[in-house]
Amino acid sequence: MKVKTDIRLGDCREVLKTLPDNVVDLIFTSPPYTDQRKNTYGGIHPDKYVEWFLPVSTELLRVLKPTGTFVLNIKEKVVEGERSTYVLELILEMKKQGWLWTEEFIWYKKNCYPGKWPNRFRDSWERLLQFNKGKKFNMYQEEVMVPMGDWAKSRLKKLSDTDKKRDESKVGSGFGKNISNWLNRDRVYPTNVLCLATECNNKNHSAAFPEGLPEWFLKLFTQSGDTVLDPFMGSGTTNFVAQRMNRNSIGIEILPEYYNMVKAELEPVKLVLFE
Amino acid sequence: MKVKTDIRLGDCREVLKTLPDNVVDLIFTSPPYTDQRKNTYGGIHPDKYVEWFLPVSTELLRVLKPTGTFVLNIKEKVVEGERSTYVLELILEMKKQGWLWTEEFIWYKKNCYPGKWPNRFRDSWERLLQFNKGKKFNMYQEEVMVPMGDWAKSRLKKLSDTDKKRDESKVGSGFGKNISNWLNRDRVYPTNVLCLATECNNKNHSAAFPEGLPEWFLKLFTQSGDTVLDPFMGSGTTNFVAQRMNRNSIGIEILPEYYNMVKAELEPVKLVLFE
DNA sequence: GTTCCGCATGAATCGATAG
DNA sequence: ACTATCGATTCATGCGGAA
Repeated sequence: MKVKTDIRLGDCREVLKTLPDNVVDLIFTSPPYTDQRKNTYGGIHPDKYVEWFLPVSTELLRVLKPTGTFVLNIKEKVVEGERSTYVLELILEMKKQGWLWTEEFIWYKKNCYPGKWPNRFRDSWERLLQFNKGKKFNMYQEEVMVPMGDWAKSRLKKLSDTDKKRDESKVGSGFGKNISNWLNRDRVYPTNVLCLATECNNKNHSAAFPEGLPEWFLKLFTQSGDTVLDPFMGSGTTNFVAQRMNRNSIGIEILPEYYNMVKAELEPVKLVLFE
Repeated sequence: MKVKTDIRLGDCREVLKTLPDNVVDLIFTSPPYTDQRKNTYGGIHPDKYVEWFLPVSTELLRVLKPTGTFVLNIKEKVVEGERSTYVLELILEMKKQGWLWTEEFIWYKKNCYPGKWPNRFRDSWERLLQFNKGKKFNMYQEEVMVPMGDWAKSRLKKLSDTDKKRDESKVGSGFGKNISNWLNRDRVYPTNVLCLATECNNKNHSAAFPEGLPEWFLKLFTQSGDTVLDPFMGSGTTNFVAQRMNRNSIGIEILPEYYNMVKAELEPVKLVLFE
């Protein structure tokens, strides 16, 4: 099977307008947080964040299929000792746009940033907000079942690695079906808390989230041949995972630097496929 | 040391008015969720929840000391396939009342109820919203330090290995004081995610939360002799924990049934103290 | 080829210092 | 007074080199 990975350079508020209606099965993205990545993106002020994001979510609502899902990875910053409220306000405003706020998953980061302060502890979780266009959407729950029992708990850390290896062996060997059937016996449905470590130092560039994160949602909300969109592509994690999992994907990135890097890494893969 | 446990029967909106200003060090409570406990506070409709709660939080703001903390355990319900937004709205409204929204802790319930729905997984987390009156509040971080590694599990193997090594060297050298050094160094500050199993009901009534939950926040935000308040007492978990930890406490409950039960369980303790 | 130790490094936050 | 920059704090992870 051949999948298309469509990488585009530009501001997603403009580029999204060139996409047709109802073509995307899953949007998975992590937009720049407020005043974060100041040197790369503009560094949006907390007070302006909702206003800045709403034009994007309007377009996302348009390009998403009625059965599709939008997963938004975000976390509010601390400003003067207080949590900002722009994420809460964003949810309320997106509902006014027509989005349904179906669920809030928690990404529990075991290795969060260190530090000690007199008035708070380290922040070790982020939000994964699930939005939908309607009450009926595609969800393939069996794809993300996890091993159960104490055995699984003690090996919680290796979970994502195991999943990765399983995928690789599935693609490589062709015995995927048998393997997954056999594994299904001891497996149980997961909850809405995801336990994943951040990847600090994998390559020469650091991704905002580990591959396991988009991987999980791609399994859950898409099938082979479906189309995935990341309007804030960054280092392209979502798109690389999509390609590996045989999903078409679209990635939009405003910075030429990131765009070129992702472009360069995608080419070799294509070459291998054509050989 | 003798602590006072003050249990009152009535609607907290009325009873709270009888308390003086600035007398409470910590408020820890889990209010009735919407359409929960229908016969008590009337089963508040999601649309009316904020409106219903705001008079309570006004009084709470008044009775709390300037250095005190309010921890609100809450989780929004699913209504017609969508998460309700009353918690988000409540945070925004409480800020208008003068509360600071300092932090949001996550209670990660590892053994939540089994279950499966076509469009969502089990809900295994709840919010623990921290509100304060000012930027300076009491926090005793050392009281809740945890063993190095994960909250409870996963690192056990490595810890025990280290433990063995330390034990051997300790026996060999005879330097006992190294132990305390090592203990201090191997205890780290926790994060804002609390991993606690729900309690499987050791009595004839089920508590909304396990004792470990108020215990953690009592350690963190109060000292011996301080005063704790739970305006929605229920089965009295907060107050029992407070008494055990030598904190004064006030509990308010609208249902005579719960009130009498807690009252009955508190009496024997007093008797023991007087003997 | 395993296992183990040492080291760099994060979507952080606070408080002090500087313009 | 108000904003901008910088140093200090701190721990899970994965990598490279060593035993």
